[in-house]
Amino acid sequence: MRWEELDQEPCSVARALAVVGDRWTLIILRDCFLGVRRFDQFESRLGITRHVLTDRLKKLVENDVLTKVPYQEKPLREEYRLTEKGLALHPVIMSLVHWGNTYMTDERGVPLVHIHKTCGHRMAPVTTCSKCGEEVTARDVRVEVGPNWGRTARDLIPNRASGQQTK
Amino acid sequence: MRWEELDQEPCSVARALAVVGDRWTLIILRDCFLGVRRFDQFESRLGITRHVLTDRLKKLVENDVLTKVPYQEKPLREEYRLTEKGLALHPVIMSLVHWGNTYMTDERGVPLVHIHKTCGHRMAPVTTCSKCGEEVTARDVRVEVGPNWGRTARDLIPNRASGQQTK
DNA sequence: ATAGTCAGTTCCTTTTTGGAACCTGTCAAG
DNA sequence: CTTGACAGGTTCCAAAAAGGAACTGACTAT
Repeated sequence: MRWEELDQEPCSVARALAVVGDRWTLIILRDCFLGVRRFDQFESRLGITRHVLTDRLKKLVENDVLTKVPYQEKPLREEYRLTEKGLALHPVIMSLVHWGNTYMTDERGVPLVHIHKTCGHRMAPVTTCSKCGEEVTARDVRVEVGPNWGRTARDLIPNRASGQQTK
Repeated sequence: MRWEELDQEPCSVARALAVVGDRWTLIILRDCFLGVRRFDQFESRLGITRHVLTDRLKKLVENDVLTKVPYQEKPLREEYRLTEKGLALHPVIMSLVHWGNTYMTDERGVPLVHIHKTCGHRMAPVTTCSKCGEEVTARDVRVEVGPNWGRTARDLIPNRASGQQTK
């Protein structure tokens, strides 16, 4: 499989990564969530080459993660803003931050902290079950093939003949 | 900035992405969470080139996301298993799946579903606040510079002089 | 008239992938 | 005891992507 075919894979991770899975895209989105909107702001904060930045922003717009909205005419200048689809990536960024905070900090500690506006406290994201509301970890979930995928894609899940689970 | 310097950035997203942020790593990890452990299984399921697979697995081991454990000697064969650090990436994968399920499915619907073992239901991951337990969305969080980063890194957060937020 | 800003393009070099073939150690069959 | 298979790589080369720097175009400010 080559990278460009990834969005046709019968797997939501693969399809999501077809959009946000390259080296720079999620860092660009991190900056979007911090309020960055303009080409030159991205460039100077990220140290990314203009060429790559142009390309990534274009792809994010094509995939409806960002939109271009004009903030002046004469000359026309547009800024990039998160769409609802883009905002929906927030949990992904939050979990990455949390993982980085937990496992990758140096002696100076956590660079940025999240404050929950509603309750006013410093917070960490906790992943919970939409049904019962309890916290969910890797060991608490099982994966099944979706209802319409019966025989076409049983091999989405590797066989577990050898008996063990992700442990 | 070039890619290899990313792990020194004062940002947990950047540091996390220095480990898992390339085109293939998160897909490899998806398979790990599904129970895949061996080189040739990864290769045939992913269609990745052996060269890249070797490299990514090695980096994941170096970063303590996976460990190699022998499953036979003569000849020595090892399989790759998630460490605790690796298991801690589960929320990232879950959120990606959820986002892909929400925005990237085709007419056949969701390929894989998560079942919460504890309550037995099909579930979606919900991100909540570790302090108050309520659901958290992009609009509910504010970011602040960490306690030890005062003046060295105020520019971690772009100035919001122009007034608006990620909206 | 000169300099500066923003959002790109163009051109060229260096890295990273993709693809296929080859290597190494061990067993198993004929 | 030669041939094949298997697992897990490594080597080689061409193609694609990224890095770096300079250039463009439509303005605006001095």
